[in-house]
Amino acid sequence: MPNNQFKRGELYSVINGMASTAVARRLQKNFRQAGLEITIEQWSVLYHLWKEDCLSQQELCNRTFRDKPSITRLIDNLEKQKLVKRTASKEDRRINLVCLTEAAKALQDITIDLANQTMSEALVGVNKDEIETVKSVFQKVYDNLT
Amino acid sequence: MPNNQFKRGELYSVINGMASTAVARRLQKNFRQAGLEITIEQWSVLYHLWKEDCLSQQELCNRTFRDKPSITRLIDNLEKQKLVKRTASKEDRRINLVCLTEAAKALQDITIDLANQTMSEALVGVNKDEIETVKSVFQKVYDNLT
DNA sequence: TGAAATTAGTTGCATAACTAACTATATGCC
DNA sequence: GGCATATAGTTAGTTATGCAACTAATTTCA
Repeated sequence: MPNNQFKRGELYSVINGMASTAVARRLQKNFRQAGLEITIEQWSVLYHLWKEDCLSQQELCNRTFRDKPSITRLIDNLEKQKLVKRTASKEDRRINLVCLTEAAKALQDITIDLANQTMSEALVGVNKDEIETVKSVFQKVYDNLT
Repeated sequence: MPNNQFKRGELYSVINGMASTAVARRLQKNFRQAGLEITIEQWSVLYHLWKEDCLSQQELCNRTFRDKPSITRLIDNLEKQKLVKRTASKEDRRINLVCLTEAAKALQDITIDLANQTMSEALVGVNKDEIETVKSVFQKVYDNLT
């Protein structure tokens, strides 16, 4: 097997493994230490709703890169915690609009601050150009595979 | 909130989300299409055993960036499929050495080929320098957080 | 108009993740 | 030697993921 091919295989564990896991774990830990009872997956849904409220579940699938059953269950759990509410769309009765509650709106600033702090910790020694390269590579990877 | 800080928060979804998910999903799909019944998580354990056989569970934790309960259950499932076997270490009876079976050895070439193909698809339009940057950023992120 | 195809969302089943609490063995140290 | 501490691994409980199969509403088009 040619050497440069093997190196590509190795890249799998880099792209898929340690960094994303480490960041997610740290952010989750920071939420917990701040007394916030939400998971990072739930937070990623709230994050998109803070940017634009009352999205359909399908739209949340697109924006969070999750499949429909995952979103169904994340919304189930967020609804149990009274952070979002499903409302049937009047135009298309197949659609559930997922809207934030006041309780969820109160979480926005504190959790985004924690996310910013976490990313600052994570990115010590990484410069802007490198960050741009990572983003562009990941966008290319995503586009190549979907 | 200053603009550049907010952008760092956004990076979370880039580092954690779409690319790693897309690569993992594609590799899993390629395994399935080739009639291979293993998950990518199981494969990532086998991958390290192909590099060095008969590692302790703790050593597999370190190398795969997983915690102990995760490795316990991955090994449980790999053992059910008769791909690895636990053997108590003679030097330290707390330690389980996890060793490959012949069946697992037979999977090495085909699955590493599939991983290489998948990464080649994923990395179309990405050059070597960019790959090196991603690897170095991820190593820095991991080191910063652990 | 009405049957076929598409779209939105849910449910069941298997695997995997994290935390916390647990058992068993080994090591350190007085 | 013997008790405290550390290390290796397991178990229980909750959440999340992927796939396949499902229901319900909407759109397409003959």
